[in-house]
Amino acid sequence: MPDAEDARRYHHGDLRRVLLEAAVASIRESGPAALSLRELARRAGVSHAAPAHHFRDKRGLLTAVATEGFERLAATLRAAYEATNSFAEVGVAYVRFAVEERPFFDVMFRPELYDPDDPGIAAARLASGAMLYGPAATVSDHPLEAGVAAWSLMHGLATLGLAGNLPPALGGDLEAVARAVAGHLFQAPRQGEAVARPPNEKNKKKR
Amino acid sequence: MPDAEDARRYHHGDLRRVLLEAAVASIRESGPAALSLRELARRAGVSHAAPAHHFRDKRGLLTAVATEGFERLAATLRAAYEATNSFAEVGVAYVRFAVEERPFFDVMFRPELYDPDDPGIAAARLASGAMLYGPAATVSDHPLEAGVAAWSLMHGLATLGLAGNLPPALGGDLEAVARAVAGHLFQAPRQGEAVARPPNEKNKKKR
DNA sequence: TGTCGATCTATCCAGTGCCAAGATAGTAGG
DNA sequence: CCTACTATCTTGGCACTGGATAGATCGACA
Repeated sequence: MPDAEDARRYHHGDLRRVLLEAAVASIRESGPAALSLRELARRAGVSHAAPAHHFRDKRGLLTAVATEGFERLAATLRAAYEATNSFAEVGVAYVRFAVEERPFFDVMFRPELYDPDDPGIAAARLASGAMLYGPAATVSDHPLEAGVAAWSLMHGLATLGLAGNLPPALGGDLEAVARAVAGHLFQAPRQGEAVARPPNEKNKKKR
Repeated sequence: MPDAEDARRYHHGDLRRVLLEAAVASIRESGPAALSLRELARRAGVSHAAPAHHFRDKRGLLTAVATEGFERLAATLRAAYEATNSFAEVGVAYVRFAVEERPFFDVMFRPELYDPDDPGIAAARLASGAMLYGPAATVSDHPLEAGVAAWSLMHGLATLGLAGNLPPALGGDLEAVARAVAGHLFQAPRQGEAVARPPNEKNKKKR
């Protein structure tokens, strides 16, 4: 009995997969707003109406992208927590995900781009949520609030950084900044040294 | 002073202002992606090519929106700091701005929508930045890092909240959540015993 | 009064998403 | 084998968009 995915290859091969990958590539290059179904079809060498058969419409395509994104994020966070057992490192992994898997990240948190009520998305989303709020219980007796705080911090850092809104003095390594900034949560940094700084940071402000 | 009936005159009078306000209204209703120059022109009762004369193109219009947004944000933050002298309250004001002036907020931090190198924007942006990093010096001896941390926290909270990504258990009052969450940065502010929680928060002792 | 620049209009073009109808290719059943 | 059947894909069309160009109109000023 043929695999469910394999059943998809009739004429083209695996159009659905190809389109998805092309979509991610296009988003990586020019963002979700510039995505064009017809352009994707051209890249894949099919007619402009072919994609509509696999994804109902543009929303459908982006819904698929977001779903895969949430699945990948959940896996990434889980792996980070299991490897380090550190709540802070989960946050760092979140930022790294945003940078490396930017096309997914750019779609996932803009529900107006896709269908947030899609059943597939709800599940994937929940899995991510669990990895965000679960470890929070280890650092605070208000896990919900602590989770939201940590999530907000890392999410804000990632979005500001990706959009180029952070001061250049921080250096380009978002992950390092994330690690430094994470130290400010739930405990005041020991004044003095304590917090890691970008290595080439030269301008000590002396304040 | 021009009468409302005069909107049909050949020379509209203050088309630029009218278009800007219509744009903000449209973004408030359906987001920046759905904004249509032609729709704006229709609302203003002019031809679809008229807007191009005041704003070069769509980017130009959104650049103007972002500029006004940064100016408003700077004023808001400054007012908050002067009124309370509290770094945390600046953060709360940031979140309130995001909620109340959402159309601006939705454009300001998406540089791909406008022209980030516009000279007008650079100035307005700088003014906002000063209000973000200045007060940070009062709570940490690493003002840049502290500023980024606080900014990230509040920005993340605002974007997650606006996009509907926060757990419903927090209640709908983003400003209250902001105040609660701010307590997790740099130690809780001295005035608070414990962290302020949304007033109707019922689930005490959940675990 | 006549000129001139700023403002607005009338057309046109390329591109988009989506829809409907038809063509094609694999699969299953007689 | 050959005929339905269905998923896949193509063709063509519609309404809309942003942008460019050329012309019309207005207001101000010499």
